[in-house]
Amino acid sequence: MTDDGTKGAERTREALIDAGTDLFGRLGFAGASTREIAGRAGVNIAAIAYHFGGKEGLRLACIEAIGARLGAIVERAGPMPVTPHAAKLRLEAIVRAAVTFMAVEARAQAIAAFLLREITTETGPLIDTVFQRIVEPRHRAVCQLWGLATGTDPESEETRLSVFAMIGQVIYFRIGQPMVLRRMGWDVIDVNAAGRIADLLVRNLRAALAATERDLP
Amino acid sequence: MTDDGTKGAERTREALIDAGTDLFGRLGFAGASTREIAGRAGVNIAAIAYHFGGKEGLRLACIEAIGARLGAIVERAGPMPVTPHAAKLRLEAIVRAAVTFMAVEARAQAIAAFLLREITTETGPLIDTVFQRIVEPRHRAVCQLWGLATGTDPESEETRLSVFAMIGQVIYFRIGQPMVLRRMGWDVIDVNAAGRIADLLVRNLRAALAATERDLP
DNA sequence: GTCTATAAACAGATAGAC
DNA sequence: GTCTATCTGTTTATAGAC
Repeated sequence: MTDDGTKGAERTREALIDAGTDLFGRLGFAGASTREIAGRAGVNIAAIAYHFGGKEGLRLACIEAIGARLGAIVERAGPMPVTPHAAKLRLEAIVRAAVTFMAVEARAQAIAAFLLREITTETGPLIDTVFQRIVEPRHRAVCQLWGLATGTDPESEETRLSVFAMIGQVIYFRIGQPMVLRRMGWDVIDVNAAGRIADLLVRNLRAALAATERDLP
Repeated sequence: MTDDGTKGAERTREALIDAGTDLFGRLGFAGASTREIAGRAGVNIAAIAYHFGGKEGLRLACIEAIGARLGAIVERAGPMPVTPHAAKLRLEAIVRAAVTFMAVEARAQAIAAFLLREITTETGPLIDTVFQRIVEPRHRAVCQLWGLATGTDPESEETRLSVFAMIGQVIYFRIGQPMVLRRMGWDVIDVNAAGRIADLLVRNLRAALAATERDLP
Protein backbone atom coordinates (compact mmCIF):
# COMPACT_ATOMS: atom_id res chain seq x y z
CA MET A 1 0.00 0.00 0.00
CA THR A 2 1.14 3.53 -0.72
CA ASP A 3 0.11 6.86 0.79
CA ASP A 4 -3.22 7.05 -0.98
CA GLY A 5 -4.10 3.49 -0.16
CA THR A 6 -3.55 2.00 -3.61
CA LYS A 7 -1.21 -0.80 -4.57
CA GLY A 8 1.61 -0.13 -7.02
CA ALA A 9 -0.20 -1.67 -9.96
CA GLU A 10 -3.35 0.37 -9.34
CA ARG A 11 -1.26 3.49 -9.02
CA THR A 12 0.30 2.80 -12.41
CA ARG A 13 -3.09 2.27 -14.00
CA GLU A 14 -4.49 5.50 -12.57
CA ALA A 15 -1.44 7.53 -13.56
CA LEU A 16 -1.72 6.22 -17.13
CA ILE A 17 -5.45 6.98 -17.28
CA ASP A 18 -4.87 10.53 -15.97
CA ALA A 19 -2.03 11.19 -18.42
CA GLY A 20 -3.92 9.55 -21.27
CA THR A 21 -7.06 11.61 -20.67
CA ASP A 22 -4.99 14.80 -20.59
CA LEU A 23 -2.89 14.11 -23.68
CA PHE A 24 -5.62 12.49 -25.79
CA GLY A 25 -7.73 15.55 -25.04
CA ARG A 26 -5.07 18.10 -25.90
CA LEU A 27 -3.37 16.38 -28.85
CA GLY A 28 -5.97 13.95 -30.12
CA PHE A 29 -5.72 10.17 -29.99
CA ALA A 30 -3.38 9.92 -32.96
CA GLY A 31 -1.36 12.93 -31.87
CA ALA A 32 -0.52 11.62 -28.41
CA SER A 33 2.27 9.04 -28.46
CA THR A 34 2.48 6.20 -25.97
CA ARG A 35 5.99 7.31 -25.06
CA GLU A 36 4.74 10.78 -24.12
CA ILE A 37 1.86 9.37 -22.10
CA ALA A 38 4.13 6.99 -20.20
CA GLY A 39 6.63 9.78 -19.58
CA ARG A 40 3.92 12.08 -18.24
CA ALA A 41 2.62 9.29 -16.00
CA GLY A 42 6.12 8.51 -14.77
CA VAL A 43 5.91 4.87 -15.75
CA ASN A 44 7.50 2.65 -18.37
CA ILE A 45 6.17 2.51 -21.92
CA ALA A 46 5.65 -1.22 -21.71
CA ALA A 47 3.16 -0.70 -18.88
CA ILE A 48 0.51 0.45 -21.37
CA ALA A 49 0.54 -2.85 -23.20
CA TYR A 50 0.79 -4.78 -19.94
CA HIS A 51 -2.13 -3.12 -18.17
CA PHE A 52 -4.45 -2.17 -21.03
CA GLY A 53 -3.37 -4.39 -23.93
CA GLY A 54 -2.30 -1.40 -26.03
CA LYS A 55 -3.07 2.19 -26.89
CA GLU A 56 -6.70 1.50 -27.82
CA GLY A 57 -7.19 -0.30 -24.52
CA LEU A 58 -5.99 2.77 -22.66
CA ARG A 59 -8.45 4.88 -24.63
CA LEU A 60 -11.32 2.63 -23.57
CA ALA A 61 -10.13 2.70 -19.96
CA CYS A 62 -10.15 6.51 -20.04
CA ILE A 63 -13.75 6.51 -21.29
CA GLU A 64 -14.85 4.09 -18.58
CA ALA A 65 -13.08 6.10 -15.87
CA ILE A 66 -14.84 9.27 -17.01
CA GLY A 67 -18.19 7.49 -17.12
CA ALA A 68 -17.72 6.25 -13.54
CA ARG A 69 -16.69 9.70 -12.35
CA LEU A 70 -19.65 11.49 -13.95
CA GLY A 71 -22.01 8.81 -12.71
CA ALA A 72 -20.81 9.41 -9.15
CA ILE A 73 -21.48 13.14 -9.51
CA VAL A 74 -25.04 12.49 -10.66
CA GLU A 75 -25.70 10.13 -7.75
CA ARG A 76 -24.67 12.86 -5.32
CA ALA A 77 -27.28 15.21 -6.85
CA GLY A 78 -30.04 13.56 -4.86
CA PRO A 79 -33.49 12.14 -5.68
CA MET A 80 -35.69 13.22 -8.57
CA PRO A 81 -37.82 16.30 -7.87
CA VAL A 82 -41.59 15.82 -7.84
CA THR A 83 -42.95 19.31 -8.53
CA PRO A 84 -42.46 21.49 -11.66
CA HIS A 85 -40.97 24.25 -9.53
CA ALA A 86 -38.43 21.90 -7.94
CA ALA A 87 -37.59 20.54 -11.40
CA LYS A 88 -36.87 24.07 -12.66
CA LEU A 89 -34.61 24.77 -9.70
CA ARG A 90 -32.78 21.49 -10.32
CA LEU A 91 -32.28 22.39 -13.97
CA GLU A 92 -30.90 25.78 -12.98
CA ALA A 93 -28.54 24.15 -10.50
CA ILE A 94 -27.35 21.73 -13.20
CA VAL A 95 -26.61 24.60 -15.57
CA ARG A 96 -24.62 26.46 -12.90
CA ALA A 97 -22.68 23.36 -11.89
CA ALA A 98 -21.99 22.41 -15.50
CA VAL A 99 -20.70 25.85 -16.44
CA THR A 100 -18.37 25.92 -13.47
CA PHE A 101 -17.21 22.37 -14.11
CA MET A 102 -16.62 23.02 -17.80
CA ALA A 103 -15.06 26.43 -17.61
CA VAL A 104 -13.14 26.67 -14.36
CA GLU A 105 -12.07 23.48 -12.61
CA ALA A 106 -8.59 22.54 -13.77
CA ARG A 107 -9.08 18.82 -13.17
CA ALA A 108 -12.23 18.86 -15.27
CA GLN A 109 -10.63 20.52 -18.26
CA ALA A 110 -8.78 17.38 -19.28
CA ILE A 111 -11.94 15.31 -18.89
CA ALA A 112 -14.03 17.74 -20.90
CA ALA A 113 -11.44 18.04 -23.66
CA PHE A 114 -11.06 14.28 -24.00
CA LEU A 115 -14.79 13.68 -23.94
CA LEU A 116 -15.48 16.34 -26.53
CA ARG A 117 -12.89 14.87 -28.86
CA GLU A 118 -14.52 11.46 -28.55
CA ILE A 119 -17.97 12.96 -29.11
CA THR A 120 -16.96 14.83 -32.23
CA THR A 121 -15.29 11.78 -33.74
CA GLU A 122 -17.51 10.41 -36.46
CA THR A 123 -15.70 7.12 -36.73
CA GLY A 124 -14.40 4.52 -34.34
CA PRO A 125 -16.09 1.72 -32.41
CA LEU A 126 -15.85 3.53 -29.07
CA ILE A 127 -18.40 6.16 -30.01
CA ASP A 128 -21.24 3.82 -29.08
CA THR A 129 -19.61 3.23 -25.71
CA VAL A 130 -19.40 6.98 -25.10
CA PHE A 131 -23.06 7.37 -26.02
CA GLN A 132 -24.38 4.46 -23.98
CA ARG A 133 -22.23 4.93 -20.91
CA ILE A 134 -22.04 8.73 -20.68
CA VAL A 135 -24.26 10.80 -22.95
CA GLU A 136 -27.53 8.88 -23.10
CA PRO A 137 -28.13 8.34 -19.35
CA ARG A 138 -27.37 11.98 -18.56
CA HIS A 139 -29.43 13.34 -21.43
CA ARG A 140 -32.39 11.17 -20.54
CA ALA A 141 -32.31 12.33 -16.92
CA VAL A 142 -32.30 15.99 -17.94
CA CYS A 143 -35.19 15.32 -20.32
CA GLN A 144 -37.15 13.93 -17.37
CA LEU A 145 -36.56 17.20 -15.49
CA TRP A 146 -37.47 19.26 -18.54
CA GLY A 147 -40.71 17.36 -19.04
CA LEU A 148 -41.65 17.74 -15.38
CA ALA A 149 -40.78 21.46 -15.39
CA THR A 150 -42.87 22.23 -18.48
CA GLY A 151 -45.61 19.65 -18.16
CA THR A 152 -44.69 18.06 -21.50
CA ASP A 153 -43.65 14.58 -22.62
CA PRO A 154 -40.03 14.02 -21.43
CA GLU A 155 -39.27 11.93 -24.50
CA SER A 156 -40.93 14.09 -27.13
CA GLU A 157 -38.78 15.23 -30.03
CA GLU A 158 -39.11 18.83 -28.92
CA THR A 159 -37.91 18.08 -25.40
CA ARG A 160 -34.93 16.04 -26.55
CA LEU A 161 -33.87 18.75 -28.99
CA SER A 162 -34.39 21.48 -26.38
CA VAL A 163 -32.08 19.67 -23.99
CA PHE A 164 -29.42 19.36 -26.69
CA ALA A 165 -29.72 23.10 -27.33
CA MET A 166 -29.24 23.79 -23.63
CA ILE A 167 -26.21 21.48 -23.53
CA GLY A 168 -24.80 23.27 -26.56
CA GLN A 169 -24.94 26.63 -24.82
CA VAL A 170 -23.03 25.27 -21.85
CA ILE A 171 -20.31 23.31 -23.57
CA TYR A 172 -19.46 25.99 -26.12
CA PHE A 173 -17.80 27.83 -23.28
CA ARG A 174 -15.41 24.89 -23.09
CA ILE A 175 -15.17 23.90 -26.76
CA GLY A 176 -14.73 27.42 -27.98
CA GLN A 177 -12.88 28.63 -24.92
CA PRO A 178 -9.77 29.75 -26.85
CA MET A 179 -12.09 31.88 -29.01
CA VAL A 180 -14.15 33.14 -26.06
CA LEU A 181 -11.03 34.21 -24.16
CA ARG A 182 -9.69 36.19 -27.11
CA ARG A 183 -13.01 37.86 -27.84
CA MET A 184 -13.64 38.75 -24.19
CA GLY A 185 -10.07 39.89 -23.57
CA TRP A 186 -9.70 37.41 -20.70
CA ASP A 187 -6.70 35.27 -19.75
CA VAL A 188 -8.80 32.62 -18.03
CA ILE A 189 -12.43 32.07 -17.08
CA ASP A 190 -12.30 32.58 -13.32
CA VAL A 191 -15.10 31.85 -10.86
CA ASN A 192 -16.53 35.37 -11.18
CA ALA A 193 -16.67 35.22 -14.96
CA ALA A 194 -18.13 31.72 -14.82
CA GLY A 195 -20.80 33.05 -12.48
CA ARG A 196 -21.77 35.78 -14.92
CA ILE A 197 -21.90 33.23 -17.75
CA ALA A 198 -24.06 30.98 -15.58
CA ASP A 199 -26.41 33.90 -14.79
CA LEU A 200 -26.88 34.48 -18.49
CA LEU A 201 -27.50 30.82 -19.32
CA VAL A 202 -29.95 30.43 -16.44
CA ARG A 203 -31.86 33.40 -17.80
CA ASN A 204 -31.89 31.76 -21.23
CA LEU A 205 -33.04 28.50 -19.63
CA ARG A 206 -35.96 30.23 -17.89
CA ALA A 207 -36.91 31.98 -21.11
CA ALA A 208 -36.80 28.70 -23.07
CA LEU A 209 -38.91 26.88 -20.47
CA ALA A 210 -41.45 29.72 -20.50
CA ALA A 211 -41.58 29.65 -24.30
CA THR A 212 -42.25 25.90 -24.20
CA GLU A 213 -45.11 26.32 -21.71
CA ARG A 214 -46.55 29.18 -23.76
CA ASP A 215 -46.82 26.93 -26.81
CA LEU A 216 -48.90 24.31 -24.96
CA PRO A 217 -52.39 23.61 -26.33
CA MET B 1 -6.65 25.37 -68.93
CA THR B 2 -8.98 22.56 -67.95
CA ASP B 3 -12.76 22.31 -67.85
CA ASP B 4 -13.22 24.51 -64.82
CA GLY B 5 -10.84 27.15 -66.03
CA THR B 6 -7.92 26.29 -63.77
CA LYS B 7 -4.42 25.32 -64.74
CA GLY B 8 -3.02 21.95 -63.69
CA ALA B 9 -1.06 23.31 -60.77
CA GLU B 10 -4.05 25.19 -59.40
CA ARG B 11 -6.18 22.09 -59.76
CA THR B 12 -3.65 20.13 -57.73
CA ARG B 13 -3.62 22.78 -55.00
CA GLU B 14 -7.42 22.88 -54.77
CA ALA B 15 -7.74 19.10 -54.73
CA LEU B 16 -5.22 18.91 -51.88
CA ILE B 17 -7.00 21.63 -49.90
CA ASP B 18 -10.35 19.88 -50.35
CA ALA B 19 -8.99 16.49 -49.33
CA GLY B 20 -6.98 18.01 -46.47
CA THR B 21 -10.01 19.85 -45.06
CA ASP B 22 -12.05 16.67 -45.21
CA LEU B 23 -9.49 14.33 -43.66
CA PHE B 24 -8.08 16.75 -41.09
CA GLY B 25 -11.66 17.33 -39.97
CA ARG B 26 -12.60 13.67 -39.75
CA LEU B 27 -9.35 12.16 -38.43
CA GLY B 28 -7.57 15.09 -36.83
CA PHE B 29 -4.36 16.66 -38.04
CA ALA B 30 -2.10 13.95 -36.64
CA GLY B 31 -4.47 11.19 -37.66
CA ALA B 32 -4.61 12.11 -41.33
CA SER B 33 -1.53 10.95 -43.22
CA THR B 34 -0.14 12.79 -46.21
CA ARG B 35 -0.38 9.58 -48.22
CA GLU B 36 -4.11 9.36 -47.58
CA ILE B 37 -4.65 13.03 -48.40
CA ALA B 38 -2.70 12.76 -51.65
CA GLY B 39 -4.53 9.55 -52.55
CA ARG B 40 -7.92 11.17 -51.94
CA ALA B 41 -6.90 14.19 -53.99
CA GLY B 42 -5.66 11.96 -56.79
CA VAL B 43 -2.21 13.52 -56.81
CA ASN B 44 1.28 12.44 -55.87
CA ILE B 45 2.47 12.59 -52.24
CA ALA B 46 5.39 14.83 -53.15
CA ALA B 47 2.95 17.49 -54.36
CA ILE B 48 2.18 18.48 -50.75
CA ALA B 49 5.77 19.44 -50.07
CA TYR B 50 6.12 21.05 -53.46
CA HIS B 51 3.02 23.24 -53.27
CA PHE B 52 2.69 23.92 -49.54
CA GLY B 53 6.14 23.19 -48.12
CA GLY B 54 4.84 20.33 -46.01
CA LYS B 55 1.91 19.06 -43.99
CA GLU B 56 1.76 22.16 -41.77
CA GLY B 57 1.70 24.38 -44.84
CA LEU B 58 -1.31 22.48 -46.16
CA ARG B 59 -3.03 22.98 -42.81
CA LEU B 60 -2.54 26.74 -43.06
CA ALA B 61 -3.74 26.76 -46.66
CA CYS B 62 -6.93 24.97 -45.57
CA ILE B 63 -7.60 27.59 -42.91
CA GLU B 64 -7.10 30.43 -45.37
CA ALA B 65 -9.37 28.80 -47.92
CA ILE B 66 -12.14 28.42 -45.33
CA GLY B 67 -11.73 32.03 -44.25
CA ALA B 68 -12.09 33.23 -47.82
CA ARG B 69 -15.16 31.05 -48.37
CA LEU B 70 -16.97 32.17 -45.21
CA GLY B 71 -16.09 35.79 -45.92
CA ALA B 72 -17.75 35.51 -49.31
CA ILE B 73 -20.93 34.14 -47.70
CA VAL B 74 -21.14 37.09 -45.30
CA GLU B 75 -20.69 39.59 -48.10
CA ARG B 76 -23.71 38.13 -49.87
CA ALA B 77 -25.89 38.76 -46.80
CA GLY B 78 -26.51 42.38 -47.78
CA PRO B 79 -26.35 45.71 -45.93
CA MET B 80 -26.74 46.15 -42.18
CA PRO B 81 -30.37 46.57 -41.02
CA VAL B 82 -31.34 49.91 -39.49
CA THR B 83 -34.38 49.08 -37.31
CA PRO B 84 -34.61 46.72 -34.31
CA HIS B 85 -37.30 44.69 -36.04
CA ALA B 86 -35.18 44.25 -39.15
CA ALA B 87 -32.23 43.28 -36.95
CA LYS B 88 -34.30 40.57 -35.25
CA LEU B 89 -35.41 39.18 -38.58
CA ARG B 90 -31.80 39.15 -39.77
CA LEU B 91 -30.72 37.27 -36.63
CA GLU B 92 -33.47 34.72 -37.17
CA ALA B 93 -32.41 34.28 -40.77
CA ILE B 94 -28.80 33.79 -39.68
CA VAL B 95 -29.84 31.08 -37.20
CA ARG B 96 -31.86 29.27 -39.86
CA ALA B 97 -29.08 29.48 -42.43
CA ALA B 98 -26.44 28.41 -39.93
CA VAL B 99 -28.41 25.37 -38.76
CA THR B 100 -28.99 24.25 -42.32
CA PHE B 101 -25.36 24.86 -43.25
CA MET B 102 -24.05 23.07 -40.19
CA ALA B 103 -26.40 20.14 -40.11
CA VAL B 104 -27.32 19.31 -43.67
CA GLU B 105 -25.06 20.49 -46.47
CA ALA B 106 -22.56 17.74 -47.27
CA ARG B 107 -19.91 20.10 -48.56
CA ALA B 108 -20.09 22.13 -45.37
CA GLN B 109 -19.62 19.18 -43.06
CA ALA B 110 -15.93 18.92 -43.87
CA ILE B 111 -15.44 22.65 -43.39
CA ALA B 112 -17.28 22.69 -40.08
CA ALA B 113 -15.50 19.62 -38.76
CA PHE B 114 -12.06 20.98 -39.66
CA LEU B 115 -12.80 24.41 -38.25
CA LEU B 116 -14.12 23.00 -35.00
CA ARG B 117 -11.02 20.88 -34.54
CA GLU B 118 -8.85 23.94 -35.03
CA ILE B 119 -10.97 25.96 -32.61
CA THR B 120 -10.71 23.36 -29.86
CA THR B 121 -6.95 23.08 -30.23
CA GLU B 122 -5.35 24.88 -27.32
CA THR B 123 -1.90 24.96 -28.81
CA GLY B 124 -0.44 25.94 -32.12
CA PRO B 125 0.15 29.29 -33.77
CA LEU B 126 -2.74 28.83 -36.18
CA ILE B 127 -5.38 29.45 -33.54
CA ASP B 128 -4.76 33.19 -33.76
CA THR B 129 -5.20 33.01 -37.50
CA VAL B 130 -8.53 31.23 -37.07
CA PHE B 131 -9.70 33.83 -34.58
CA GLN B 132 -8.63 36.91 -36.52
CA ARG B 133 -9.64 35.71 -39.96
CA ILE B 134 -12.80 33.77 -39.21
CA VAL B 135 -14.32 33.99 -35.73
CA GLU B 136 -13.81 37.60 -34.64
CA PRO B 137 -15.24 39.39 -37.70
CA ARG B 138 -18.32 37.16 -37.77
CA HIS B 139 -18.92 37.40 -34.03
CA ARG B 140 -18.57 41.18 -34.06
CA ALA B 141 -21.10 41.52 -36.86
CA VAL B 142 -23.68 39.42 -35.01
CA CYS B 143 -23.09 41.48 -31.86
CA GLN B 144 -23.96 44.59 -33.89
CA LEU B 145 -27.27 42.99 -34.85
CA TRP B 146 -27.93 41.86 -31.27
CA GLY B 147 -27.29 45.36 -29.92
CA LEU B 148 -29.57 46.92 -32.51
CA ALA B 149 -32.31 44.36 -31.89
CA THR B 150 -32.31 44.84 -28.11
CA GLY B 151 -31.28 48.48 -27.84
CA THR B 152 -28.16 47.60 -25.85
CA ASP B 153 -24.43 48.17 -26.31
CA PRO B 154 -23.24 45.81 -29.09
CA GLU B 155 -19.86 45.39 -27.39
CA SER B 156 -21.06 44.97 -23.82
CA GLU B 157 -19.94 41.83 -22.00
CA GLU B 158 -23.53 40.61 -21.82
CA THR B 159 -24.05 40.97 -25.55
CA ARG B 160 -20.81 39.23 -26.46
CA LEU B 161 -21.58 36.32 -24.12
CA SER B 162 -25.17 36.10 -25.37
CA VAL B 163 -23.94 35.74 -28.94
CA PHE B 164 -21.53 32.98 -27.91
CA ALA B 165 -24.43 31.19 -26.22
CA MET B 166 -26.47 31.45 -29.41
CA ILE B 167 -23.56 30.14 -31.46
CA GLY B 168 -23.19 27.26 -29.02
CA GLN B 169 -26.78 26.17 -29.55
CA VAL B 170 -26.31 26.09 -33.29
CA ILE B 171 -22.97 24.37 -33.58
CA TYR B 172 -23.71 21.64 -31.07
CA PHE B 173 -25.94 20.10 -33.71
CA ARG B 174 -22.76 19.67 -35.75
CA ILE B 175 -20.20 18.97 -33.02
CA GLY B 176 -22.38 16.53 -31.20
CA GLN B 177 -24.12 15.21 -34.28
CA PRO B 178 -23.08 11.57 -33.70
CA MET B 179 -24.70 11.81 -30.26
CA VAL B 180 -27.76 13.72 -31.52
CA LEU B 181 -28.40 11.14 -34.23
CA ARG B 182 -28.25 8.25 -31.78
CA ARG B 183 -30.47 9.96 -29.22
CA MET B 184 -33.03 11.02 -31.82
CA GLY B 185 -33.00 7.68 -33.63
CA TRP B 186 -32.11 9.38 -36.91
CA ASP B 187 -29.73 8.25 -39.65
CA VAL B 188 -29.05 11.77 -40.90
CA ILE B 189 -30.32 15.28 -40.23
CA ASP B 190 -32.36 15.94 -43.37
CA VAL B 191 -33.86 19.27 -44.40
CA ASN B 192 -37.09 18.61 -42.54
CA ALA B 193 -35.35 17.76 -39.29
CA ALA B 194 -33.04 20.75 -39.71
CA GLY B 195 -36.13 22.92 -40.16
CA ARG B 196 -37.61 21.69 -36.89
CA ILE B 197 -34.30 22.30 -35.12
CA ALA B 198 -34.18 25.79 -36.62
CA ASP B 199 -37.75 26.48 -35.45
CA LEU B 200 -36.75 25.58 -31.92
CA LEU B 201 -33.60 27.68 -31.94
CA VAL B 202 -35.42 30.68 -33.40
CA ARG B 203 -37.94 30.39 -30.59
CA ASN B 204 -35.05 30.30 -28.09
CA LEU B 205 -33.50 33.31 -29.82
CA ARG B 206 -36.71 35.32 -29.55
CA ALA B 207 -37.06 34.34 -25.88
CA ALA B 208 -33.45 35.36 -25.16
CA LEU B 209 -33.87 38.71 -26.93
CA ALA B 210 -37.08 39.38 -25.00
CA ALA B 211 -35.36 38.50 -21.71
CA THR B 212 -32.57 40.95 -22.51
CA GLU B 213 -35.04 43.76 -23.24
CA ARG B 214 -36.99 42.95 -20.07
CA ASP B 215 -33.83 43.47 -17.97
CA LEU B 216 -33.25 46.97 -19.34
CA PRO B 217 -33.32 49.82 -16.79
C1' DG C 1 5.11 20.10 -62.27
C1' DT C 2 4.95 15.37 -61.49
C1' DC C 3 6.82 11.14 -60.64
C1' DT C 4 9.76 7.06 -58.21
C1' DA C 5 12.82 5.78 -54.79
C1' DT C 6 14.65 6.40 -50.54
C1' DA C 7 16.24 8.52 -46.38
C1' DA C 8 15.69 9.47 -41.45
C1' DA C 9 12.74 9.64 -37.68
C1' DC C 10 9.14 7.85 -35.12
C1' DA C 11 5.21 4.94 -34.05
C1' DG C 12 3.17 0.83 -31.22
C1' DA C 13 4.08 -3.66 -29.73
C1' DT C 14 6.86 -7.36 -27.68
C1' DA C 15 10.60 -10.66 -25.79
C1' DG C 16 13.02 -11.65 -22.02
C1' DA C 17 15.95 -10.27 -17.86
C1' DC C 18 15.07 -9.03 -13.23
C1' DG D 1 5.00 -5.76 -12.20
C1' DT D 2 8.60 -3.20 -14.18
C1' DC D 3 12.43 -2.61 -16.84
C1' DT D 4 15.79 -2.52 -21.30
C1' DA D 5 16.39 -3.56 -25.86
C1' DT D 6 14.62 -4.41 -30.12
C1' DC D 7 11.40 -5.63 -33.95
C1' DT D 8 8.38 -4.15 -37.58
C1' DG D 9 5.71 -1.00 -39.87
C1' DT D 10 4.59 3.76 -40.99
C1' DT D 11 5.39 8.55 -41.00
C1' DT D 12 7.06 13.05 -43.37
C1' DA D 13 10.35 14.93 -46.21
C1' DT D 14 13.58 14.93 -49.97
C1' DA D 15 16.76 13.81 -54.00
C1' DG D 16 16.84 13.29 -58.57
C1' DA D 17 14.91 11.35 -63.14
C1' DC D 18 11.65 12.76 -66.51
